[in-house]
Amino acid sequence: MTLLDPVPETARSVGGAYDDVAEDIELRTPSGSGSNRERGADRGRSTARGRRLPRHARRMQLLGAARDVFVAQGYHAAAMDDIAERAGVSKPVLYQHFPGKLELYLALLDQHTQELVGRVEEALASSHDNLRRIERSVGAYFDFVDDEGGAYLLVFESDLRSEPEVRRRVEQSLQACVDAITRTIAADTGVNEDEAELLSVGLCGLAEVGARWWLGSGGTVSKERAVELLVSLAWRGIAGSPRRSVPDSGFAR
Amino acid sequence: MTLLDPVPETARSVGGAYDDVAEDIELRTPSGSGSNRERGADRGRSTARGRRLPRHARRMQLLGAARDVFVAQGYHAAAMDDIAERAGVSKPVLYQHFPGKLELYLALLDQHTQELVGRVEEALASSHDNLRRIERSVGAYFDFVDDEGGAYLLVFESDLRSEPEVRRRVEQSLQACVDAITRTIAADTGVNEDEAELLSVGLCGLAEVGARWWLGSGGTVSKERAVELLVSLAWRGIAGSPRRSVPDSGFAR
DNA sequence: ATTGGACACCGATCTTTACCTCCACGAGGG
DNA sequence: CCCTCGTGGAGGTAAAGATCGGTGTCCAAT
Repeated sequence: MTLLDPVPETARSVGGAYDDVAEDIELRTPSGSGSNRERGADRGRSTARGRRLPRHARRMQLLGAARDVFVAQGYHAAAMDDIAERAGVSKPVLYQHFPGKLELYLALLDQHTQELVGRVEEALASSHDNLRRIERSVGAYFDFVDDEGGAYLLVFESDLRSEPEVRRRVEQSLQACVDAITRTIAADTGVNEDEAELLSVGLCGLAEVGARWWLGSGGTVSKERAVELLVSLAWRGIAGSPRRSVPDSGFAR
Repeated sequence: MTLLDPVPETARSVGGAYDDVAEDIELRTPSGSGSNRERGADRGRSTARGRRLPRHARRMQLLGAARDVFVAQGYHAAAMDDIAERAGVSKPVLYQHFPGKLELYLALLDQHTQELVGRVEEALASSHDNLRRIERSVGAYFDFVDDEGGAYLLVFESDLRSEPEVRRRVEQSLQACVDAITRTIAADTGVNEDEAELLSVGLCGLAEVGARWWLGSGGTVSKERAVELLVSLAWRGIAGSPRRSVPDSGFAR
């Protein structure tokens, strides 16, 4: 039950630093425990598994492996054995870097919520034109979702929302996006603070669900066109959508 | 770790039928296993637990208890013991009605996805005026989320999306809402099928995330006002939102 | 160059938790 | 009055999170 691509690991796995150190690791055959253990003989050839890594490099590599496994299987279905195996290390190593499964997950979650919020804030800061800002913000959601690794699943579809710390982080990431939009976009609408915030929430919801749906719809619509359509909806509304000529009377108000 | 309201059970728990049969059940003390077991003595007084119920009634009652526990704790944290205890029966009874935990969860999930889809379809069929339809559809999401019992969590925040059957049902419920809106609302916009669908997705996302956010925001905005604002966004767009008078020039395009 | 020490790693195991069934007991029909 | 069916508590089992003693390797100082 691998369920994962062979082992990307060549690509920048998580942070970008120290990543090149951990190439050419190799997964052992999953069932090869106890039967064909190499003893003495080709020990010292290091089986490509016993590569010693500096602490930080190992940590980064573990985070990458954990991301792959958590994304592919979800928190609960992912076993620490799977992550260790994916990383090409044994379980104790994992526990030398993270106190437990939850902490590992939280570290990962923090990474990716920050990435989303960062993208949105960047999009909002990239222009003074509000339509442009909307376009770029929705685009940020799409890019986030479309990013290699599928880490968006950790933020948008995390199981483990029963865990308060996870829930807090997920909700906080939405709230951060909402606040950013509220501050920069809705500042000049005539509604009060709470109501401007609600509009921003609507926008985030539109972007999030739209992006996820687009990703799962298998490329029948290009990303650019999808963003354009959603932005059109957000900007001009349904009433402003282009109507096809309706011969049989105005029924659409 | 009860984490649940004492035992609602008086309110219509799931289907409405047979529910009055199963009142006055009582939760046993959670840690009272093995210590203070009543033996022989007051047996026969039936402890209010041994109430025999017709099969269908029992099933409904079990579903109600399962809903409470799954909503309060999530799928993984919920134990079958908890559900049985909540329902005031023993575990074998549970397994006589459902083959396993998963099937129980799926039955519950089906109930509530159908409820959401039904509400939306009803909203769309309740008028011929498209603005009204939007209003009622967004309202349907809010009502669904605001409904007693918090069953929306099963649909919108289910852990266990790693289970294919669960994922399928959740995605299908969104898709059903999208299709319904696509058919009735977006039929007269000039975009093609796929693109109209994407607009509907945006609308669903706006409604879903908006409703969930509103629910968690603690009533700073009334439900009606929240719906009104989101509908305003969906119908007229951001550009159509009421502007406050901006003396310092048109910066907002 | 050698050697000592510290660090990193591994196989194997322990334990807990929670899903899912087996032996005794009490209420409704012939 | 007797039989059957449903109920109750105790247990088996399997998986997965967390850990221990032993081993190999890298670095630096003499």
